[in-house]
Amino acid sequence: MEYNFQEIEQRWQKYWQDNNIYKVELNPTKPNFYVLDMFPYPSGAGLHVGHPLGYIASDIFSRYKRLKGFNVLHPMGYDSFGLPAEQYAIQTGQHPAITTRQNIERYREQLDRIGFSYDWEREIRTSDPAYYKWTQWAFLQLFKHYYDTKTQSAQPVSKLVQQFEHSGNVDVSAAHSCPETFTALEWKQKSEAEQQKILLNYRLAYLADSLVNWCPALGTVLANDEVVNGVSERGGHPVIQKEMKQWSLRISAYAQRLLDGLERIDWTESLKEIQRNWIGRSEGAEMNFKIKNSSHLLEIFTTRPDTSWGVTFMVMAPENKLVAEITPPDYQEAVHHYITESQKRSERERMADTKTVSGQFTGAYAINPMNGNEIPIYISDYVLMGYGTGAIMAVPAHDSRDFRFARHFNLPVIQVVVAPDAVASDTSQWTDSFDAKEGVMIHSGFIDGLDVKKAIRKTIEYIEYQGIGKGKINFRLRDAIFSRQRYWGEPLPIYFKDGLPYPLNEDQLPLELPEVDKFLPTEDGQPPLGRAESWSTPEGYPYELSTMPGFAGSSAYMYRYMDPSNPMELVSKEANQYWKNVDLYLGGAEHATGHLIYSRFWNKFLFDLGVVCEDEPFKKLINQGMIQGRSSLVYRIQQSNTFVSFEKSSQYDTTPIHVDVNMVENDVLDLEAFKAWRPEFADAEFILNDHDQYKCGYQVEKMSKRYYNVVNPDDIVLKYGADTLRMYEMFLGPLDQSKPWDTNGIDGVHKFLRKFWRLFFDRDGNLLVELSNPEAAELKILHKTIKKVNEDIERFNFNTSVSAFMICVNELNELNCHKRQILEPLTILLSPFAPHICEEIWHQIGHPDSIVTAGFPEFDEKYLVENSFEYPVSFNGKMRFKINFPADLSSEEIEKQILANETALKWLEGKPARKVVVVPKRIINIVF
RNA sequence: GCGGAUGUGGCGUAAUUGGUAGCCGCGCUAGACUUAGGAUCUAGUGCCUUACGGCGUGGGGGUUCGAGUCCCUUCAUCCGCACCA
Repeated sequence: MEYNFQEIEQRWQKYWQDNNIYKVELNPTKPNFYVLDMFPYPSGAGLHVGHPLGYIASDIFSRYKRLKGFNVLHPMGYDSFGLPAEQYAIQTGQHPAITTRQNIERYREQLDRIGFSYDWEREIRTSDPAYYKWTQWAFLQLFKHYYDTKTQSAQPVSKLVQQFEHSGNVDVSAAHSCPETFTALEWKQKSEAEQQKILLNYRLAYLADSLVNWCPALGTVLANDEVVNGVSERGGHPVIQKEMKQWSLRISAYAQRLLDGLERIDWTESLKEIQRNWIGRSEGAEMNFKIKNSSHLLEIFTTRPDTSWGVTFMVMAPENKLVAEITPPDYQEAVHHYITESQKRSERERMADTKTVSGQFTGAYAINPMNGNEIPIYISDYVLMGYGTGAIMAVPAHDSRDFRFARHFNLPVIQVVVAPDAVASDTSQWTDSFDAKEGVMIHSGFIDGLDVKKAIRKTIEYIEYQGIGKGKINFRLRDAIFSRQRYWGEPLPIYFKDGLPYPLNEDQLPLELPEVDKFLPTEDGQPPLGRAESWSTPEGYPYELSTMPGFAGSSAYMYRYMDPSNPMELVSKEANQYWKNVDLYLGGAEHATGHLIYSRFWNKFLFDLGVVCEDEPFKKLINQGMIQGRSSLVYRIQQSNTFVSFEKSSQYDTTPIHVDVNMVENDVLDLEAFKAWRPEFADAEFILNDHDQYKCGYQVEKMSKRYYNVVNPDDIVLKYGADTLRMYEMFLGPLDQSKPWDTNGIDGVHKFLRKFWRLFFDRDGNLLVELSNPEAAELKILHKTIKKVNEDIERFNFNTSVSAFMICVNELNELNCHKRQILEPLTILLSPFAPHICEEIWHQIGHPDSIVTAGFPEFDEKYLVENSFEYPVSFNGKMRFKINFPADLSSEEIEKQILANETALKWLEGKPARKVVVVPKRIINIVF
């Protein structure tokens, strides 16, 4: 009986399901481990062969941990709200809930066929009201809390109100955007509406006018991480800057903690670096410049207060509201013109064009507080409203952008820093600025002669003493825009009374998504929810019309898996105390600045509330690499329907054309299939190679429908089986690297499984396994493999374990070994990789229970002890021959013997050995 | 421009972390068996050379008895970020 993978895999998948083999429960008697995959968005295209890569790796690790005696939580679910389903709904009228459900069913079928050990009873879907109840709940908590900068934690807004009532807001330590200060008395005299407005400036979820990324094509605002190179991440539509009233999350309050937390988690350095850059901490000072003939102050942020003496002009962002106030009448028109021009430019244009210098003098002058000089104030695109204060002091001598600007507008350049051991030079001769991170101050009053670091410190002391400004840490991380003018997302649990937002009561959750007639904005431009009938509270107050963004549902899902059907809490204390947080998280690096920042923020907030017990959600994170497509190409001779084989293609003038990889095997094209593929190829003619075959060329690129290089795991499972697919995906190369998928290589892995099978069964299906005691050589093979595989799994080097298994089976085959004492542990060892075949064998050799209940084989060093070692003998570093010496022979003795050795003498060509290096059990090197 | 990663046979890759470069597999070559198959088995396969031997881990330089691995420099590819003050 040959290895019948189809029958075997179906049987055991059914057995696992029928017997609830992968069900997980709290079990305080066992150590626990939580392995999580980034859950997928169920797209209409289904899974391709690249998607399961991480799932297979995490499944192997889960099964391994289970064999090692851990209680392993390994769940799966769906990130099922999102734009594609809604775009599809707009086109077809099909409700996104229906498409989503169909897509999920398809995903589930595909996943089931690969033999994962998920506990499906814990499945979650972010679009399920029972789930998004907790997303809404968390939002309400964000609404009801503010960030206390003294305790560095979220605190109830009620506490803030108490402080306001007691002493106003002057001494309050809170992250806020409140423009005004007030006393306790003033607070109490404010109306309810006024008080609510002020509180919005403190809440962690707040509604405010802010400059947002508006995507007209999608009809919604987007968060910073959803905009890539000035276009929307989904769909690539243009994005413009617009001021709108939007919900935001005050993630900026957590910037420092998000940065600090990175030190304590086991993520790749590159991923942490991306997050550090995204958070963008910079130390410096905020300074106020007086404006000539005006009561306004121009506030700027700088990391280099030491260069204040070199400031020769000021630049404000065109969007800066202060511009209008300080511009004298005769400049109003020019300024206004520049502002409208820059508004017309999309974000993308502004980014693409960083070379051209543009700007406009406002006619106003600031006073340099250091030397009293009057300096002109400009507006320019190169200063961003979104960073710092939207205004800068320009130091052209030491900043390349300021320098270009100064040259363009003929503004003075004053050098205030010289490189160590250098002297000041004539700045009019400079072709670029001197961006001096270190050096010595000149022309700078009382900090002259100090080095940059000291000068910065001294200047900050001075400006604080003078009341000009203060030391400040600035972050690039912006608050996250939290509303989307879309249908297929979580409704925000907010209603409006007199135009002010109020939270729903928690017992009114979930606020379910209403039915609408069309998934489009209303005629007057309201979001799709504006179409819903009676979208208001029972009292008639209208609900918020926006829904939540994609990252909302994925921000706390890791906790819901711990206690997925709890109707009372997001997660029970008991379940959370047991599982704590995710031990191992697997997914793509594309979530570095989105999901992985938001969920860390969300987690820290829940931690502050005492809802969860860990401050970081994902202890260890691994990014799997992308699986690329390997496209096949045929070469059509220009102006003809003749195709020439790859080998001869250079002799002709050809056009390469992508062909479906499913018609190609080992780069050889199936000509009949090709002719049948498209009508225009029906009468195609071919120039074949010397073997009478048509050989295709290939190209590695993204796996995508348009390149006809998509490989569906279902096809692989059908042809080779899930165990082969699992092992081949691992065999392809290191988990974290991108690599092309080439179905051809899969034979080797499939052959391996058949060889493994044949260690147990003869051709007629009789069990060959016998009970005699194993030889030393057999035990050595087994234990070598146990050691290697164990170490590899711990380091996530699954590709090398597959090799180790192949070597092991090859060697046992050579020894004709069918001994149970060898094969049974080997089966357990292999079962995380190839669970179906191992489960089958496990039962065939007489075990009534599933192999997942077995224990991981123990490695014993004693079987690997060698009593001799074959030394490679090198001469001047070149290996020439090998020689056996007892393993415990001393270096001195080896040296003596090797110098007397005939072969060695031959290589010495009669010359004396100048030096002999002997590294025990490694190498002998003779220098002459 | 800044930051990160990666460069090893025709291809995917391996190398106990400074100690035999090319393990395992694909592909290829030759052969065996055969109920002719996209099955199985055997042998070979980094490059150059008839051979002796030489050359080889993107290039150049260095440290070392010894470098794919460490240092300097340079090139190429990929991925982030990008007027961040």
